[in-house]
Amino acid sequence: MPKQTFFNLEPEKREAIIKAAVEEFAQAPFEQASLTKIVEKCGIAKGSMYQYFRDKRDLYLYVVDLAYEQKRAYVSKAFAREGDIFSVLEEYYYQSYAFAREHPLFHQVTNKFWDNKGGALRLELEKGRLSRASDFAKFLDEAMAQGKVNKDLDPEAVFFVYHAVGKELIDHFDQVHSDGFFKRVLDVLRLGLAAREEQAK
Amino acid sequence: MPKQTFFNLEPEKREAIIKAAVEEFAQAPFEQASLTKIVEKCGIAKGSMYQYFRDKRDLYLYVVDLAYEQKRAYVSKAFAREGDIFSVLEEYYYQSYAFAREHPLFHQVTNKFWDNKGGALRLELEKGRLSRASDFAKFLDEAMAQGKVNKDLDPEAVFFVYHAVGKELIDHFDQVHSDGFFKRVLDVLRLGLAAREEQAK
DNA sequence: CCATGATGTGACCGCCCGGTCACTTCTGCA
DNA sequence: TGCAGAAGTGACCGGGCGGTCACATCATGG
Repeated sequence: MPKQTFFNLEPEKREAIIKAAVEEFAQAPFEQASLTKIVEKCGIAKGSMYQYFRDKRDLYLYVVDLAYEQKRAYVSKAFAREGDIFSVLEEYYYQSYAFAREHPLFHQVTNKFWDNKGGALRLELEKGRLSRASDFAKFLDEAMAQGKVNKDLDPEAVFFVYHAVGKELIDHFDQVHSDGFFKRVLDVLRLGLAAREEQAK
Repeated sequence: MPKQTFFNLEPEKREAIIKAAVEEFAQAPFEQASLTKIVEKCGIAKGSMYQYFRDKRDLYLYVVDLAYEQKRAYVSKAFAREGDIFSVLEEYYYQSYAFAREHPLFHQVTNKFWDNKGGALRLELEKGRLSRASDFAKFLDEAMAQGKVNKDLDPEAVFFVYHAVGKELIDHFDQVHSDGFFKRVLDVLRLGLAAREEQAK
């Protein structure tokens, strides 16, 4: 968390710092990002940065928080949506895409953040995953109870699959920008690979 | 590619170098891995390393090649297997798991390699992905023609999903070591989330 | 106007990095 | 045995890093 001094700054200076930091952490993962470059980019002395943040990690986590705050504003719309689990999931992926498109730097920050498997950030990461898992599990249980979802499936495996596919989609938003592709990917998950005897459409 | 000098070395020295390099590149991604630590670990002078390899990147790509060579020896068994596409896929995931279990350092090297989205390694990475995609596409087309696989699905989306799930499984082999879990994940992909009217078992 | 505490600064510290090169040591053949 | 070329070496280079600190500057209220 930033020190109080940071919040006492004139807004435009504060935002210049944020902008420079976001650009740097979007471009390189934590370990490779350069604090020196950040202070040069926003024109403050390096010592000043340490008036505002405890260290590089402190600044980084603050930026990551900002990014996830923005992202939450998008994806939370999905859960508010009326409809079955499939339309919620479609909306979830679509909102993730909208976030990536409208806040590309934040998007890259979040991407680089959960790529970071090693290092001291692992704990924060796992915490977020669990919270998302429980959100998803609620929807899934409900849909199973209603008979909309295959009861033979292992909920843990279902979450695993959706998490993996969502992650990969988000990872490749740059390349995969066809709206229809989301739907086709979701069709694969919904219908399954094995041919269906009933009319599936 | 290493220089000729490297292959002229006595085997035990050559393997000591390989061992040290594998350990280092298993522990950290390319940019964070330290050539200095490698030469210290295997007890040769830093200058000597430059008799064997052009630079750090040359050494790294050599190690990555070794790792993928080993991995191919495992996963290629899957395609040789008799049976439908689902049993081939199961075997593929299982062999990937066996590789990770029996060659954990190589496994970590490959993992860290295709995590590397930025940097100059991207081209090599994409090449590998395309070759795997075409292998998979062959099997998929065949299975669709035989009516074993849902004809309504987009083959590109199918590959995308399987690739994503495979990647995530491989990423988490450390945590997910239950044999049954593979099967349950494959069930999700095979059957799909939507409830089936026919008896699915 | 000055005193005081908060804020701003950039030269500097120690560390580690990939890579180089003048030099030594080894090896095998004439 | 001598000698040429291959192989081995480690001190050294320039550069970048995160972080520090003695000092300069500023804002405030007595």
